[in-house]
Amino acid sequence: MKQNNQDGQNIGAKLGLERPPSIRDKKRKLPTSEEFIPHLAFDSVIFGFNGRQLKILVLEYHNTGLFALPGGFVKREENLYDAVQRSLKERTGLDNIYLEQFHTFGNHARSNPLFMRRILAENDFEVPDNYWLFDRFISVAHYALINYDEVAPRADTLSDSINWYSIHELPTLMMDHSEMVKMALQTLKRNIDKKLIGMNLLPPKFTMNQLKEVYEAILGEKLRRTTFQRKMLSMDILERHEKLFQGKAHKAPYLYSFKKINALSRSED
Amino acid sequence: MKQNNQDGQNIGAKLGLERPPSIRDKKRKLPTSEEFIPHLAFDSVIFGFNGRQLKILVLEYHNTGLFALPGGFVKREENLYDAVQRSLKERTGLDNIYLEQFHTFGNHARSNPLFMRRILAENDFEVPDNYWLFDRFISVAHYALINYDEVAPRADTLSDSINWYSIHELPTLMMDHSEMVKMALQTLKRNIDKKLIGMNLLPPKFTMNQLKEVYEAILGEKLRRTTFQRKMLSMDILERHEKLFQGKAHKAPYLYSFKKINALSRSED
DNA sequence: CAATTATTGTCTCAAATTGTAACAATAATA
DNA sequence: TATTATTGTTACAATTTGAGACAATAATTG
Repeated sequence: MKQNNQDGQNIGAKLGLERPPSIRDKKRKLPTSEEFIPHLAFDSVIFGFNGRQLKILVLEYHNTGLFALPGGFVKREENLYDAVQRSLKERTGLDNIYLEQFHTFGNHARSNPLFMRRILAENDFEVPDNYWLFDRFISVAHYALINYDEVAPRADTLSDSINWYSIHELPTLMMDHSEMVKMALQTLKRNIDKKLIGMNLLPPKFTMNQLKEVYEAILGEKLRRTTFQRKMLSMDILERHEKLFQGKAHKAPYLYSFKKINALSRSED
Repeated sequence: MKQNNQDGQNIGAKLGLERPPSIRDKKRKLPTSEEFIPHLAFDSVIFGFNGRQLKILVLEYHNTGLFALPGGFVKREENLYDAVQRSLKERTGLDNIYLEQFHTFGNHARSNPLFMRRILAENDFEVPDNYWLFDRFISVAHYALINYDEVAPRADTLSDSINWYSIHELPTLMMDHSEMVKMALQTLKRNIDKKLIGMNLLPPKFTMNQLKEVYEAILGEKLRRTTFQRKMLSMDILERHEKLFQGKAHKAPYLYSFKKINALSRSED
């Protein structure tokens, strides 16, 4: 696992720019403070489950060795929630991602213009000394749950890569992003029984064992098979479908799906 | 209970100004966008328990019939958490209030400059047409828990009054402040077993029955006396003190306090 | 094609937790 | 001194959860 222990600032994803034909093209344009609300950012902890481990998407910035969460800025007339969805679509290609805000990071000390300057410099951007991204920012942190198999993550202008990392093998993230991941996980654990989290991390049909493995990955502990099954079935949220024949020398498990709940819409705020 | 159903915008508390000698003094100065971070506000749902009901502090703005939550703005170099504490001290006189952020309201539609203009006009303020408080604001909503008996709430420049209202008899609050109260209560309910909420709403020593009444007020339902007592005692968080002789013709209850937990500090973010 | 293997779904019983009521203790009053 | 209202605790029932047993069953093996 790659590691780094330097500091910097999450830019590429926040700019909301797509990767240009040439990474060295100096004509790319930066966002302006007229388009975006100053001092306000968001960051996303995007969770996926690969069948065994809980993973999150992490960006690596070009030439800096800096790792960061995907994030972005809110347009002047855009809802916060819509801004995060827009950014998630840019990184994952997916619409209508399950999304929940969990904390707003508002310490003054979290902002440091030196990191931002370095990233822009390494990417050959030239900006005025009072460029708005050098100001203090507060960040509304969100977590998102997506189906690992459906996604082809895309890096942004300033990033060399965007990749899945196991939550137990993360590189050192810059600024307060490690704390964000920690708090996102805590929130996920607290919500696991209330919010049908499995629904968003699994394909539409899944076995009881797959569901149990999602719970185990989030809670970080083994669960008892029989107790888990009894509990899930008694909640009356699952629909049983045909069996899944895996070609294994034993009884085939049933496939389940989550029942459609009435109006699970996200109007937001 | 006074009611109103108009809209407006929370200003007085946000200005962080103290009530001047004359409410009609036209020389009061307004905050500038140089001092505060633009587009960023906070609002506080301040809970107290009067022995029977859960109550919150609500401001009424001068000459407008508008009711709002206390709120404010963050100074350029101030931590978000410190800004909220500063505002809480101005309204309650108390330091070091138990405080928790629960949601950031970021919809574009929540901001409407007309309400702000009206409140300033009714208070005889004259400001330029592009005054920064007419811009869009996002608000980081917090809830605070205080000891009802210790507080002498103080209104601000633009408010006629600040008063306790039972959560079941609230006036119509402007903007999205009713939604904030609703969400604060939901969060309080979810946290009641994890965060020792009673500690902050009661005096240092209290009877088991008082503690039970706090729980009942928050949860909105009656609890069984014996089960509640058994549960609280088994948690090993209470210290038993002398009896409280109330002069009533029956056995006197013990007084309890919460045990000191190691390092319950609030560094924040 | 019968025996074997590994896993699944369900059931049973034990253990722990919670619900409900009973009861003795007791502070003030009649 | 008896009465009243509430408290603290205990006892037992009901419910939930823990832990294991067991039959069912796909595929493989001999």
